Amino acid sequence: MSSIKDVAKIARVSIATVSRYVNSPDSVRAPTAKRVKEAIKKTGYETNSLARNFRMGKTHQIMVVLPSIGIPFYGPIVEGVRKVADSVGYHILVMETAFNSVEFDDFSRMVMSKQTDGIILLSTLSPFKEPNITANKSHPPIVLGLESISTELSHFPCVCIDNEAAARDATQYLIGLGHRRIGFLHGSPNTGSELTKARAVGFRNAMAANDIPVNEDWVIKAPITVEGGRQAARQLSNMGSRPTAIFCANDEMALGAMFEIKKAGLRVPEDISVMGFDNMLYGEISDPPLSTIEQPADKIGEYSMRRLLKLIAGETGGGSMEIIPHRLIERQSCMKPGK
Amino acid sequence: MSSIKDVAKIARVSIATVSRYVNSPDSVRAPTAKRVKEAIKKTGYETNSLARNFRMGKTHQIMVVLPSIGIPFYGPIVEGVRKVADSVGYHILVMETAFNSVEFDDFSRMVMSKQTDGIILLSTLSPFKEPNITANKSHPPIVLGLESISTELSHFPCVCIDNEAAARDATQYLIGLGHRRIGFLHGSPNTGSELTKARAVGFRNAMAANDIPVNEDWVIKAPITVEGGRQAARQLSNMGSRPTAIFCANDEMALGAMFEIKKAGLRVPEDISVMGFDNMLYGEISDPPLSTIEQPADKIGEYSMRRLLKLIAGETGGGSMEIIPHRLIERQSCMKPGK
DNA sequence: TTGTAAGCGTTATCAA
DNA sequence: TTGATAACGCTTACAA
Repeated sequence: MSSIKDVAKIARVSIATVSRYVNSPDSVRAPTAKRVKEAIKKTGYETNSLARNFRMGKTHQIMVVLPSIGIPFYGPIVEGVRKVADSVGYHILVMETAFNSVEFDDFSRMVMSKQTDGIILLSTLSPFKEPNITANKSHPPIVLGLESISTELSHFPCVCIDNEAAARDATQYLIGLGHRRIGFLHGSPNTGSELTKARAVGFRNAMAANDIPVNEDWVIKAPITVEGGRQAARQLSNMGSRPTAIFCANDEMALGAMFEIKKAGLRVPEDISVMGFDNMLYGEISDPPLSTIEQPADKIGEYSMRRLLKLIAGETGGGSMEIIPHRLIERQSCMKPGK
Repeated sequence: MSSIKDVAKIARVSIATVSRYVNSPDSVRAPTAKRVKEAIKKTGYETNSLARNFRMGKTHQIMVVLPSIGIPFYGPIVEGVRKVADSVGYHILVMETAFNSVEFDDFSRMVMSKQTDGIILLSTLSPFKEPNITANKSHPPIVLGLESISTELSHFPCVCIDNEAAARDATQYLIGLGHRRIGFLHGSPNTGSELTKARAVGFRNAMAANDIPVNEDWVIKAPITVEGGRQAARQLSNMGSRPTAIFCANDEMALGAMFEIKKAGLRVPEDISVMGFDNMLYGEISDPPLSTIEQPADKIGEYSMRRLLKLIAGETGGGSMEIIPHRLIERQSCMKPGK
């Protein structure tokens, strides 16, 4: 493995000149440049980015934290992050929390020990150990994508839709269809309760605004996964008194729920309307296609990354929140109640 | 940001001792250790991994290359990789090819420039520029997960199922059900033709073994995505003469195809049986649930990472192939042909 | 425009 | 068991 020294020797210049040629070719005279260029080619020299990173104190890597790779909804978000990252020479380090309550400190340490220049958090860490952050005084550059998570963390910049309003819209849509018996499939405490808390608030607010009491039997906590949706729907199907519509904290739950509802011999939407949240790929081709709330995932990724770059560049500007507009997508999983 | 020097000063030891304490606490005497420990606490010292990586010549990072984050099938694979990686202190850098034909050199360079210690390739890069690899003589540590891609690359270790045999099994299953008119949804040239070439071979071999001619009208090339499956199925639905069963190069295509088949007013499996490949999450809850070939994704991830670690550790052992057993999963998307 | 040389924070070698 | 010190490969004042 040849280093800058080898190139310098062959090109009969100093290592400084090689470095200059590599980083700003225009700052060396043409004939010198030519010699260096040839020497680089000859040696097959490749900048040692370990040394470079060390010297510069930066990795040009950012970390994206998400529950798990392979969740369709995160695809477009990361795509958005990547688009921006690519354009400025940043690489993406993906960390999965695997739905576990990973300590915030573990991630924070990665930045503190210089392994990444910043973090985009697309996943709730619970419990989110706030004390340690303020204790450290200076937090790492960090942006919250998707959710503002908890009010104590409002000093982190955040790029997300207005989850509460979106959930209200979804619920209002069901109410507008004529539903009064509406259930809510909720994130369970350890896997997204924070993440979907705002959505629960929106649900309850919409119900209250229409003077409809919430039947707590129909508010079911389960993991915000396909499996969670299936569990919840099985419970629901077995009840003597069932809702005519359910609003799910996310599309995965909704898809899982639809499957179990149909399996129990009930029809969607004739017997139970199902409303999702997120608009992920598989909701569009489910049977029936899933009505849902669209989060513009790519934009969220893009804006999050831009925001992070500013933080890395040293810009302050605490808990500013960037609200991205959402949209209700009407497909065929919801209809008027009754037959 | 305090460095090893600050700690040394406060603990009244040399920086060497601090380093020793950090890396093997047992090699320093208890009283010294105590002083160092306290000094570390006091200063909030955190090893600068940039410096450490530089000195050691390793990043303790490996790169996983895949088409795109958010493809459900890759979730469990990466999960498997991560499990092993975590256990040895490695981090995962995820690179997306975004279904594009990214140059192999770009990835290779990342290893060459020391940004990652090795690569797990879960995605075809086409065209895969073989010449440059052999030219470099020493390739980076690299393991092919999922597919052996092309024969010229057989010198890379590979962890995968026997795709050809699996595709034969799937086709034989349809034939066993009584089908003779069988179509095949194929990866298109730029998005997985290599990846699924072995599956195509398996399909044709099974047909030939049963003396069933392949109707080339029913062999459709499209991207191995939901959208690709939809395109192909639309073509198929419009044909005067249709197959009674289709075998799809992967589950995503199958799901997309089922959607369009049903949309065209045909029934699955009564009018057309649909067979998938991969066994990803959403096939289990589709309507009807998708019959498919299971690849043990987590194992593939795990074994790939283990293999890579050995390569990084300097073990040679060229193009050895590790075959993981596959399994046919019978659900409800396939039945006897005719009515 | 180019060269000299300092220094980034570690780990590792060698003495003490 | 500990300390002094070289070395890793690069960037960047500063000097020439």
